[in-house]
Amino acid sequence: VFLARNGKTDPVSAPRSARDRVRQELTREILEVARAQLARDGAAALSLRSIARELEMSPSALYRYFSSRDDLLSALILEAYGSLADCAEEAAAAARRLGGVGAWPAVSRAVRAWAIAHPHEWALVFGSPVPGYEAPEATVIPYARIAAALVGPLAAGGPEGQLNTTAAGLLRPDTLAAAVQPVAEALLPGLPTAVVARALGGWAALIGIISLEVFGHWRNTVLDPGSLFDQVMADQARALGLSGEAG
Amino acid sequence: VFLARNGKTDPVSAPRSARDRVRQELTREILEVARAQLARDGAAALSLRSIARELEMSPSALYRYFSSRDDLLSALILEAYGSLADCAEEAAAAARRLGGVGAWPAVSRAVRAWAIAHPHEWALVFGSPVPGYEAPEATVIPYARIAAALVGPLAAGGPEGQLNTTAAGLLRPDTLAAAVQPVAEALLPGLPTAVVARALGGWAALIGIISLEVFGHWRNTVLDPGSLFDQVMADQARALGLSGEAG
DNA sequence: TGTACATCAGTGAACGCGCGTTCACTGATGTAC
DNA sequence: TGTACATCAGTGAACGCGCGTTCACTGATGTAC
Repeated sequence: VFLARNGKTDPVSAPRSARDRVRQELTREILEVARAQLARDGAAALSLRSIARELEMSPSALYRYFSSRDDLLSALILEAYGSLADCAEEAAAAARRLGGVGAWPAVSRAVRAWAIAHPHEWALVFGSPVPGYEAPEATVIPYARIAAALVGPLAAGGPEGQLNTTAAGLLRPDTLAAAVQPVAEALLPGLPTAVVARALGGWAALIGIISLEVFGHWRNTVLDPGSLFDQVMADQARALGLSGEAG
Repeated sequence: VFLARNGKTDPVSAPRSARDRVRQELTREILEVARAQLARDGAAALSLRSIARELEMSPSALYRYFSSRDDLLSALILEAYGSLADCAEEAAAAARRLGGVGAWPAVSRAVRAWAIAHPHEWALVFGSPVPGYEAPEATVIPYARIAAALVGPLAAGGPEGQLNTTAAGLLRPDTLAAAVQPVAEALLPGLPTAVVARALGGWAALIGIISLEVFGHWRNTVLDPGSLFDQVMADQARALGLSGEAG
């Protein structure tokens, strides 16, 4: 997918020559400018020519670093995924250290804060797909990291082992189990299907409430999105049995 | 916003002359072709020139009907909102006639079906905003119609008056009440803040789960989105106290 | 250490694309007397 | 019913835009002997 960034050497290995060092630095600079443009104007407006202009080099020079516009965009998308995943994992780790209130509210708030700080990147990750462009396969990994940061604590049975495992109201249990099998296996092994479904519901609510806010759908409707967010996420956590109070 | 479509007359009134009739028909035809292109390639690819090509007329001729590309796009957006609102209301009405299971599952399934049938329109309504383009104010009305179709039954206290009105676990009740005040007033008058928050949570879950599916985020993860959808929406209805079984 | 060659970075001009929009125009349709 | 004028629909050429990408090139950096 990417043009080899370091000639024939391992892309992560230390640069051997001065030339390699300069190349790495310029690559970083290009990505930085591109990221800034993406944050300012969105993915659709990302243009190699304008990046070249900002870097005061010719447009064709960029082709030494990225083989096409799509290639550059892929790099940016991966960065966005990675940045969001880092952010979610940090929040999860902090919540683990502090104990108490649990990871769900902490991680969800961190994700929301990231989205508000990076609306165009959020759109790139969870918004409408860019037509004619296919996201790189490698996004699977950071995507899973985000979900795991949010939902991982469930695997431990919740803060005080009070996870809600009741399966009351399960429509078509077998079909549902098959439907969510990959998630159950990868993220929540050993937990009942009902929990997996509730976790996915919470995931959908998280993505939905953030998207509604970031994409401007609360205008004149929800005056304080933060309060509503906290409440809705607390409700979700309670449904899962993750709240501090008795479920 | 729109170019006057009927000269000086009331835009909805019957056409007076043959010229007016032809004009109305061509306007309709333009919108039809544009809608088809939108459905096929998405909003970004919508082009006056290609519409003109398909209609075998000159690009400039379209300016007799729409004052700009944005004007045409606005018309399409309004149509999309209206179509989705119609669909939601029909499902709500059918559920009312049939009684029993309640409007929530019926309406949410109808909305999902519409989204799957019109993914690009869904993206236009709930996806990332088109940069540099502002949606017309008039979308407020169909937007409210959709929400009302889903959430309206709550105002009646649920199918058997078993609406869950417990306010346990309300963080910062006063702040929250102020935050959601416009929704409470317009959509759910007289109901406790806790219910309003839960309803908005359900709304977010609905939009989120549909967007995740339509935008391709379930790939290799949720094998049968329909089953998961039904389950998650049933959980939401139960949280609200709308299920057939005891809450 | 010095020379000969290979590799690579960056340039500048050019190609071709499709777009939205404007404008002066022709010819048809409608209207007033 | 017929004529004179106004309104409107649609044309075709043109403008200017910015884009991604290619290509032959120059000059600098690295490498092998």
